[in-house]
Amino acid sequence: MRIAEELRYLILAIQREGNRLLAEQLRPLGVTPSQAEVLRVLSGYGPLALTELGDLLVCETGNSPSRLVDRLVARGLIQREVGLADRRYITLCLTKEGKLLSRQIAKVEDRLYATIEGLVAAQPVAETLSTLRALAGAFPAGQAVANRRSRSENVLNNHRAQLAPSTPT
Amino acid sequence: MRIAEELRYLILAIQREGNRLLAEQLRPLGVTPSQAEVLRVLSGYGPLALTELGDLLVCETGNSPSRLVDRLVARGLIQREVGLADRRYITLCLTKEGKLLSRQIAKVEDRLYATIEGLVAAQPVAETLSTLRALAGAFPAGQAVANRRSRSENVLNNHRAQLAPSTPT
DNA sequence: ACGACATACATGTCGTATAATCTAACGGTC
DNA sequence: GACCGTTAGATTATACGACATGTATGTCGT
Repeated sequence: MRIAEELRYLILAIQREGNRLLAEQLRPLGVTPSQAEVLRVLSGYGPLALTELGDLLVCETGNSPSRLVDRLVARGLIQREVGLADRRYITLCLTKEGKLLSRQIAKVEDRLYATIEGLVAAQPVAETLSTLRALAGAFPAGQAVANRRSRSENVLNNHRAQLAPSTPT
Repeated sequence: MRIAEELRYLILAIQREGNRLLAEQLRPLGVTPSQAEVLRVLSGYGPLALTELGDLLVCETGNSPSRLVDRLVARGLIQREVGLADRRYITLCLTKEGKLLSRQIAKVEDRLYATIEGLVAAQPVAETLSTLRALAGAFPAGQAVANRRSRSENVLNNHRAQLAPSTPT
């Protein structure tokens, strides 16, 4: 089997199975992995407009995650307000319940991360990260991870100050 | 950012973007990446029953890929026959058009693999594969890749001889 | 002020993923 | 030969993910 082919299918399998495992552990909380990512990003990076959120999500490469947010709004986990200065923008922030749930999600994720780190403890992780960063960096949208690593200061930019004056983080 | 967290999101991003890229290049052929995988597996591993196919697919971990196959049958790319010895099994094999398309898919994939190998040429690929194998091996279903590497002899097992006498590999 | 254009978001469609449930066919036992 | 559990596969429901399109709200040039 060709190197790149094995790489491709390994990544597919790990992503798939990892997602399944995470979904299973998140089910008691009533959220899916994608929904959990939205809640965690909103928790970490203050109030966001929809496209800003999309830029920070690893999923939803191009599109605005409207419907993903819809379900979370319907559950009362996210508050959605129309922007004041520019009514095209909406302002998304966690509700009280959303913040609570976000913390529980963090616990589940921490358990998963501990498991992963156990699995790769004897492996050359630094080299692996280097390779994967090279791959992800080749895609423009693969930058969501880098965006988050740099605390997303370069994404929340110009119109930031003009948003509705909803609670800062 | 925690090691495992970056690992997780890098893998997610690469899988996602890679899939998008592949989908784009497969679009002229009129198939999706999942459909392409089915055709390639059927091309490589003779006639298969539905669950055998599912065991070799990296996608469709638990379920039988009924509908995935449905569309390919509807397009005349796959021939579906009821098993003779055991009528619960169906026998899937490529039609003439399916074989032709499968070869074209192989060309597209080869181009993608060349691109990937170019991207990671300066990277420690062997170490990366080792880490990813350790991760994938932790999942029972992550064995689909290993199954294929071992030419799937351990998957096509007992009832193999009792299937409909359609063309052997 | 007005019109062309751009942007943010919503919506509709198609094709997956996953789980749960259903049907049909087999294999064995009595 | 009629039940019983098992297995293959189909079907259904919910949620994503990608794409295309629509709608409302901005901005800019004139």
